[in-house]
Amino acid sequence: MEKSLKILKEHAIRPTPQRLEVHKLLLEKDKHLSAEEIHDQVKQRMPAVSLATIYTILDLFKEKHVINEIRIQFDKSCFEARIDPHHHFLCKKCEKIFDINMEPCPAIEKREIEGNIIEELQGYFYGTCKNCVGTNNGQ
Amino acid sequence: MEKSLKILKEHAIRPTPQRLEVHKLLLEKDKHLSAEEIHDQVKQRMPAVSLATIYTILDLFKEKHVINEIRIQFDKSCFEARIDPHHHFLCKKCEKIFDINMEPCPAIEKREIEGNIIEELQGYFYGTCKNCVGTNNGQ
DNA sequence: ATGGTTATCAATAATCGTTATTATTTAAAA
DNA sequence: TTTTAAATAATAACGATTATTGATAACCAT
Repeated sequence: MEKSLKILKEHAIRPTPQRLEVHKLLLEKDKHLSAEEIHDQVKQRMPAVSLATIYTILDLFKEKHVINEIRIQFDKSCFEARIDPHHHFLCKKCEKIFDINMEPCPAIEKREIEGNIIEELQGYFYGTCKNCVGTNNGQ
Repeated sequence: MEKSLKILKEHAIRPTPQRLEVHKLLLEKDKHLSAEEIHDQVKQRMPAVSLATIYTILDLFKEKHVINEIRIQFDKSCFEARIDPHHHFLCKKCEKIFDINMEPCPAIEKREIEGNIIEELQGYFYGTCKNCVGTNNGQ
């Protein structure tokens, strides 16, 4: 069985064509895409799909924990199919988002910090990525 | 000399009345306030102040590193006068933001992670705060 | 199957935090 | 002073996201 179909079924999400397209896109790219970028891509295969539907699907996926929302950029959200806890790096020059594969802080293992119950964490790093160090990208 | 005045001067920021009001507010409260909340507060002393001016001042303060912007909430930013690296916790029940006083990850000391130069980091925890555990706040 | 019910989707309008614009005021420099 | 630049107020514009509504498609019991 195809991977997206399997994942949606496992999470009790009815695998409609639109949902499968969105999930396959996030999965195959293994990238961080905005709602509009997803819309543009999906439209190529399904011209009638609406941006509002993309948002509805992303909300559902978030709620069912099949995707992760990244708010590292100030003007819009991005989404990824990777759901294990990991941090992100945003390069201010090339504006790309990178996954950071360091071990997340011990608090997430204990599921609590200073007495508060943690359900989710996001670690955002901002700076200049290794590819842009020494270049004049975006300057 | 008053503390806000001193800080603004140290950072080569002309201490206009509006700027002093905004900074004093963030300093004395030691809290996390949105632009609108700041506006509402400042208006009580300076009724003519504009929300756009608040945003302009906050931008300047951010650029000069006298305040920190917190994007833990999805619908708006909050601002704080505390500028040493620390993380935040947002309670989904009472919606309060708490400073987390754990030591930030070692990467921030080295100023780099996986070869990328770090200039800033934000750690956001989401869950239920100690005060709301066992209650029905917001349910 | 068929009819009734619910879920999903498309299209569009509305919302709202933030940014841009412009004119006015204030402060600094000459 | 006079000139010049900076800061502010008022308002319009922007843009990502959300809400609304009507149409369509899937589900389910008969």
